[in-house]
Amino acid sequence: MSKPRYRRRKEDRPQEITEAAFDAFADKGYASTRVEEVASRAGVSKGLLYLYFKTKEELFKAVVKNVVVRRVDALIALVDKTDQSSEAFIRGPASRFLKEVPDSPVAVIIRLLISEGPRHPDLLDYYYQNVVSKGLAVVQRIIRRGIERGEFRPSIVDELPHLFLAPVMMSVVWRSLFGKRSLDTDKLIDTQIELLLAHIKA
Amino acid sequence: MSKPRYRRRKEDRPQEITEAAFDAFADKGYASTRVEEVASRAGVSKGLLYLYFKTKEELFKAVVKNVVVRRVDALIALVDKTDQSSEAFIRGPASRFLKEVPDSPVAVIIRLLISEGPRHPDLLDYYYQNVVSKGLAVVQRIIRRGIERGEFRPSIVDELPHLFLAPVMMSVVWRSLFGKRSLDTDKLIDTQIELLLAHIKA
DNA sequence: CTCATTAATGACTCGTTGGTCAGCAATTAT
DNA sequence: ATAATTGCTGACCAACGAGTCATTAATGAG
Repeated sequence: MSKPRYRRRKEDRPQEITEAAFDAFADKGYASTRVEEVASRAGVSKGLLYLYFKTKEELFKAVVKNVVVRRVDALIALVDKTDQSSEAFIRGPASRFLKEVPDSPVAVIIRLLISEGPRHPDLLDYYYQNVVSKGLAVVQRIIRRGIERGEFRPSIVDELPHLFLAPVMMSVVWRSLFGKRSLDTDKLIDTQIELLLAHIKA
Repeated sequence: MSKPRYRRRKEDRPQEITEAAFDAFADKGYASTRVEEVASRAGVSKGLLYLYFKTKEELFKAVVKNVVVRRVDALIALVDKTDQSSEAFIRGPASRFLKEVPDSPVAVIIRLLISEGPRHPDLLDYYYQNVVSKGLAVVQRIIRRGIERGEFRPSIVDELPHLFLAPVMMSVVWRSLFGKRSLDTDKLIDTQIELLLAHIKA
């Protein structure tokens, strides 16, 4: 009547390992995280981990791909579903979404990409295709819709959707370096949005 | 008449090693750079390097401290010396200064700090004290001078000098990830400056 | 129950790298 | 010249961590 020392759970392992890896990478960064550490957090042996992921690098890629895709797609869905005015949408759901980023898993991924990206060009390509360009496109789309509806006037801003993301980026970096001290990231993002709206409103 | 195999140059070594380390870290990041590699780039043996720097970590700190201090002080000096109007100064020297950052050594340091900073809290403190807070203060100073002179009106912007730095930050990160593709960083920074000026002009 | 299958373990290897040190050779002093 | 000093070298070591594999035991089939 001894308890089994482990359960066979082929289906769940990859996801669990991926999540453990995310946590570990978030704490220590990619290079400084030992595979053993990931395995231990996932409650499995190192050997098993290597059954599901051929190398540490592949694990890294799996983590990145795993976390981000949902989020962007969520925002896109949001945009398509809404019937608010563009301005209301930007001030409401879009603003909330952006303000969440610095505390979300996305922030961790961004940090990981900055650190390790240059050594993983194919990963950067993937990320650019599936996250960055989609993200920029969706911002642009909101603005253009506003223009078509006569809410906004054409301006340089709709060629530079990056302007909406800059304070978010800054917040992510700031938080990762200095924690919450001396920068109210919500205020930064809000102010930038107000600035941009003031500039593009018809 | 054999050439000496090496020259004794106690004075110059630290600087040379520090510069070699900067280059190496810029290429490979901190964790992935071997001490041997740094020594080789500096044209010395690994043993010598350890004569001047007790550990790899200390070398890292020396690099960071070495590069950045000059720059910020340069900007501060610039501000104090000028007799231009605040607006002209922002559009001119300040703008040029900001646009240089993404291609400058500072960008490298920022990337290094994002990657390794969380494991070097004392370094982050140093950096915050000597670079970040000084940088923010100098931006704020320009704005306040403008207000005193009646060029600008008081606004939220002078509590958030970060707004001037956000597009710079974004450019640094973007460049380090995606190179020059699909983002004109000069334009991004210029546009943000115009936006801010339009908002604060009296 | 018994056997075949395979998920899972954990001890092992081996390349890598931060850090050391005994000795050497470039200077400087005498 | 010769000796004393010390900047510098390069071989070395110990730790560490990625990746392997022979073995074990949970599970499902007959």
